[in-house]
Amino acid sequence: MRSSTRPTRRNKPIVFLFGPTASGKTALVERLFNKGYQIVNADSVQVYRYLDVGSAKPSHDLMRRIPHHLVDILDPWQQFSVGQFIEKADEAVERIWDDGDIPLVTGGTAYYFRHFLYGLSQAPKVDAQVRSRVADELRRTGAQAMHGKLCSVDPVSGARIDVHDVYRITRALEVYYQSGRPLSSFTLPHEPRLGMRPLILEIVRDKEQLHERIRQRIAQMFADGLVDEIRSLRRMHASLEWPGIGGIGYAEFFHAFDEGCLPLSAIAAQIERNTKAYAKRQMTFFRSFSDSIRIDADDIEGVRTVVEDYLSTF
RNA sequence: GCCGCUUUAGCUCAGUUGGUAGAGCAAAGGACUGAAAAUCCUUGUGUCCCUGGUUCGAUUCCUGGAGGCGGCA
Repeated sequence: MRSSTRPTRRNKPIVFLFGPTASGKTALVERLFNKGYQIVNADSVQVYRYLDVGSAKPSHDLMRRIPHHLVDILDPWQQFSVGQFIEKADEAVERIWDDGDIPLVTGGTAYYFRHFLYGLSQAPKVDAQVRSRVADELRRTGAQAMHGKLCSVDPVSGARIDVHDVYRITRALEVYYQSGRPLSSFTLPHEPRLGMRPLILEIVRDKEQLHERIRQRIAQMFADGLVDEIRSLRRMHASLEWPGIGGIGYAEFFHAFDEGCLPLSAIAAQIERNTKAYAKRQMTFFRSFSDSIRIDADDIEGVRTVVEDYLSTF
């Protein structure tokens, strides 16, 4: 087994850098982590090829100067998941240590951080057959009935998951059909995997400032050719069915096409709203990380000091 | 200038056969067990444009006025 031969991570430095969209992670990377570090991308959209402008992917220039892992590894119609993220991030991290560098895990997907650090539950992977069976059942009987069913086979999950949360009801039932066990019987680990001892940095910014940066970023995306990117995606027959197209900055366009096109200004306004709401969710999620160090986005020296202190413990 | 429509939550609009009002979006907070830029939960006092009248009581009916939109001139 691979995991048994893998060395413990207790004595290897690894830095997590989290911040909501547009908080300035990339700028920090350029300023502070440009030598001796390699980036492990923890952003669920930047893993996709062709989604460059709308996902605010790092520039080619930056990626040439600092090695990036888990960027452009999938086509936008391919499904990705936390499980795959952990697997690939583990490989990348090992390679980076082998190079004698320090891995810097950074991106906006808090869910990936959480599970990369603590690991997944033992719940099984669900195969395509089971998934389509559950999808069919949902279509036939509706969310209410599915929730009722969940309550009878897995009362704990049934109580925890709201009737309207189709996404989670589906997953919980899939696990039940796949394994014959309730999802809630698989417990979630709460200790860092493999004795990992990361430095977890969360960069913070006050809301006004963040919102202003979001506005600027979206204007910049349009200036950088977001519309052209959408056009070429349409030429590839992209649609909302593609996992990558669910991302903010893409989905809005494809919804607009379905509704017979909205003016660009309306689409831009939607992107702005959705981005702000997303940033808020990111911050809420990340607040639940107990051992993170929160530090002001502009406090470069503060970050430098924290990192040096951390590295000196190895 | 005349005629019609319109003015209700930050925005778009419901509604009250007269008993001071509610949706969506936004906003604020929260959740998060292999799709997570996803998915979901909680939170709604606002001179119901102003004025006068009718009425026990008007945002709702009537008078007058103001703003907006459309048509005719």
